[in-house]
Amino acid sequence: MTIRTRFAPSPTGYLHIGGARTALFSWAFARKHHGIFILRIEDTDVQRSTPQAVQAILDGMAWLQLNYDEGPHYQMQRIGRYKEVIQHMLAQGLAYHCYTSPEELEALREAQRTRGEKPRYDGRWRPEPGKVLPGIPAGITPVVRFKNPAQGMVSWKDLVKGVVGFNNNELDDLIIARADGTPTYNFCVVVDDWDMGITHVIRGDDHVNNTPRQINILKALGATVPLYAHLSMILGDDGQKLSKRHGAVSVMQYDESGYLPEAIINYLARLGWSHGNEEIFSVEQFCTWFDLDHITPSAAQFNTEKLNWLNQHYLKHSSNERLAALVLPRLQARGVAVSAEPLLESVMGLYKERAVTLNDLADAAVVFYADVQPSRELLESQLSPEALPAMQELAQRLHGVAWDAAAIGALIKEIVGKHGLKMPKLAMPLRVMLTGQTETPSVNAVVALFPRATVLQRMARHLT
RNA sequence: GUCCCCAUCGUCUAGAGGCCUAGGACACCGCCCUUUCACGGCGAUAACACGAGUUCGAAUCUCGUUGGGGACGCCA
Repeated sequence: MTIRTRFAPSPTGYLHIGGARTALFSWAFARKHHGIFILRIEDTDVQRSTPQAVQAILDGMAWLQLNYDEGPHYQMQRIGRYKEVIQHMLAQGLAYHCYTSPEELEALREAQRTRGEKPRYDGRWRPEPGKVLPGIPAGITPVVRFKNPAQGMVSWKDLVKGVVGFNNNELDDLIIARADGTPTYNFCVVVDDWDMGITHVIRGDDHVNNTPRQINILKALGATVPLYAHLSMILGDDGQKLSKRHGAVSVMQYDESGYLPEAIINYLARLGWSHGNEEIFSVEQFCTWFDLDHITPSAAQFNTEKLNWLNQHYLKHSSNERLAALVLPRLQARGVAVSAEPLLESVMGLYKERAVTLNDLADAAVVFYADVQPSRELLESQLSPEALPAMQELAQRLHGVAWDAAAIGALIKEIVGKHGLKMPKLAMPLRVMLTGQTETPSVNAVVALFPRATVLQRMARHLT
């Protein structure tokens, strides 16, 4: 049997980190088993769904390269099918009309809450043998409710949490079609998972309570019940629930912040799932290793430090060409025009070992393409009077030296020795004159990266 | 309130009764390397929530307690 999984976001916002992990796990599971991964947009909440949000989700998945084999399916385009099933259920006595108004419902719930009970529909319109239903009130269009089994229990073997069971008497008759005729979430999911032949529903923890209801509807319809795997939630860096204020940012925010998609994938893969002691692995590796057995049932806290470590690792192992291509637009966004000299690739090569994000790389590259002037205080603090003659000699002799890091390094060493100075005495002020910074790669490599004329010019203006 | 779920170092986790005086990774701390800052190398600190039980033996199984989370919509 072909494994079929799906990712079913509602387009009411961007693709956040938790959704991305759910998508990743569903995707990886399908890939692992050479199955089919389906994208389904659950847009039945017309009020809150937007085309922009759909696009944001598509963008996020594209960035992470979570490609889908089918879809995107849009639930709003399947309304006809849902209505057909609802009619069928009404005809079969699996569902019924309910004329209770929203106000009455609210009053009912309020009363139940004050009595310390679980708020739920009391079944007043539920038809039972021998039961006399209330008279149909005028001016009220009814909703359709599913006739949930009154006795027994529903349980399933959750692939992450183990056996989970609910007593049917805990479940009330949920609304499957609103007064305006549009179907509701729990019902659409059921019809879709059924129609699309979903074998494994991999989704967030917050759906555990929906699962027994969905199983009951599936059973009433005579459909095969899929297997369920409920992923626990991801907490913010501070251990709090992800929200707009901390961490629930769009995955595209990580792109903007300079993270590589493979770092995000690797990090997310490792959050709530493990393969022994493996920490760093490729997407391909992940797809062959991934299984549902090693998913942690408990919630996981997001840790930016570890993400940073992974991103740094992937940066270090990226080609200079790729990094240059990714950094170029970031430099342009900073208003920096990248010239041919030095080659951006070369700058990447020198700096990629020490950068955490692409933005760090862009920041580092700026000094090679835009003029920088160290503050007077900074330069004075680094350039001591006894180093001045050495610096002047260096400026002179830089005219004739072979322009590579080794030759420049040798020259600096020679001058330092000749003047009886310690290396930092010359290296530090030189750094500052060229880059305006005290923290750079080896100074000879930095010098060699600049065009000779730029070095001479930046030194000269401080040595007159 | 009711129902459901969860519980190993600060964090992510390994662990499916003896391999555990609990392993790895990030972070932190120390040392080495060093031309600054990084990188890298080496090392240290650090955890089975608590209480009963089952068993020759429990981080692993059972029950309870405590703590945390989720769900209770004509939202998804």
